[in-house]
Amino acid sequence: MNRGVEWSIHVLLSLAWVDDGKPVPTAELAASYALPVAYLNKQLQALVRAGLLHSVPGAHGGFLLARQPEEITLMDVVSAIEGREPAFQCAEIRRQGMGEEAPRSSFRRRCAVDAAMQHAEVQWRKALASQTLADIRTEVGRHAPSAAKIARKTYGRD
Amino acid sequence: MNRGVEWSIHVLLSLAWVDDGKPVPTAELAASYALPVAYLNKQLQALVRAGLLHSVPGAHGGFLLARQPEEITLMDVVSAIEGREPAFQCAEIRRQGMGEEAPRSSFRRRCAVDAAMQHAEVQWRKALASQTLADIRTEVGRHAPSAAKIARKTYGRD
DNA sequence: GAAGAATTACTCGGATAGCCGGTGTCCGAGTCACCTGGG
DNA sequence: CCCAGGTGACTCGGACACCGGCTATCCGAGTAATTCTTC
Repeated sequence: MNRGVEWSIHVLLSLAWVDDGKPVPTAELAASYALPVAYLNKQLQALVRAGLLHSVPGAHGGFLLARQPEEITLMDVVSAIEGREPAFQCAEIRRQGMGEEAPRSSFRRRCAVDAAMQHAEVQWRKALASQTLADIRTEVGRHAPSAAKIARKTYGRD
Repeated sequence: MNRGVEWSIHVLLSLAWVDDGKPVPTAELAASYALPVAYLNKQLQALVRAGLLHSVPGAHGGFLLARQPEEITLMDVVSAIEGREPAFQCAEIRRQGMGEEAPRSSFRRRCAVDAAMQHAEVQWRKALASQTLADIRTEVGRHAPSAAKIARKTYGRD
C-alpha cells in the first residue's frame, strides 16, 4: 500500500484538530511528521481532487478540510490515494486455453475465483468505510488528550 | 495485487480436478490458461515453498497438491505469493516532528491509525481464510459441471 | 532373450534482464501582504 | 494622514528524474525412460 495513505490520514487528523478556518500550508504539515514537503504536497493534491481537502493558493494559503471529520471515512482516503480499482483484477484466464471446449453457458456467471476475491475485498472496504476521521480523533483523544493541544500549538494557532 | 495470485488459484483448482496422483508439468498448466510457462513456474515454486504444492523433478515430473483442497484457503495462496507482511505498514510518523513535546506515555498505546487500518485488513484476511479451494470447486461444479471433465481431458487423464 | 550401462529427452530450480508505477524533486503560475510615494 | 500602485515573498500545481519490485526469460541440475551393447 502507498505510503501516502498513512501520511494523508495523519495530516487530515491534524487539520481536524486545528479547525480554525485558516488554511495550513504543506510545509508546516510536513514538518510535523518529518515528511518530504513536495511529495506530501503531491498527495494532498490527490485529496483535493477527491474532494476531501480544500486548497487555498497564494501567500498564507494552504489546505483545510472540505468536509466535517464525521463525513470523511478511511475508505475515502484510501480511494483518493490508491484509486478506486479493485486490488484483485480478474483477467478471465478461464476463457483461455482448455481447447475452447467449454460451452459458452459456462461463462455466463461470474468467475468464481473473482467472486471469492472480491467478496474479501468488500469486507475490507466495509471496515474502512465504517471508520471516520472523527472516530479516530475520539480514540486518540481518549488516550492522548494532549494531541489536539500540541497540534494547535505546532501550527501556531495559540 | 500480483498477477500470480489469480494464476495460482486457477492452477490449484485444476490440480484439484485432476487429482489422480500423477504430477502435472508447468507446460500443460500454462497452456490451459495461455500463460507464460517460465513465469508460471516461478509462481508455482513459491507455492511449493509455502507448502501448498509438492514438486516432482525429472522427466514426467510436475506439480501436485500437497494438501487436500479442503485444507487450502485463499489466504494461504495470497500469503504464498504476496508474502505475509501487512499491506499497510505503520511507520510511526506520529513520533516525528511535533517538537518532541508529546509525553512518552502518549506513545504507549498502538497508533490509532495503524489499529484502524489493521482492523480492516484483518477483515479481509478472515474472508480469505474462510474460503477453501474445495468451496470454489463446489461452486464452479454447481454452475459449470463440465469444468472438471474438461480439466481431466486437457491434461490427458482420460 | 535378458541385464546393465550409456544416452536422450524432459522438467524443476535458480540466476539473469526489462519495464512500469511509486517515490522524490524542481520550477512556474497565482495570490496576498507589505512598502513606498503622492495627494 | 490616507490611498493607490508596485514590489516582494509565499504557496499551490503540474512537469521532470530516480529507483525498487513485479514481470518475463534463459540455462543448468537432476531424473526417468529409452536404446544399445554384451553375455
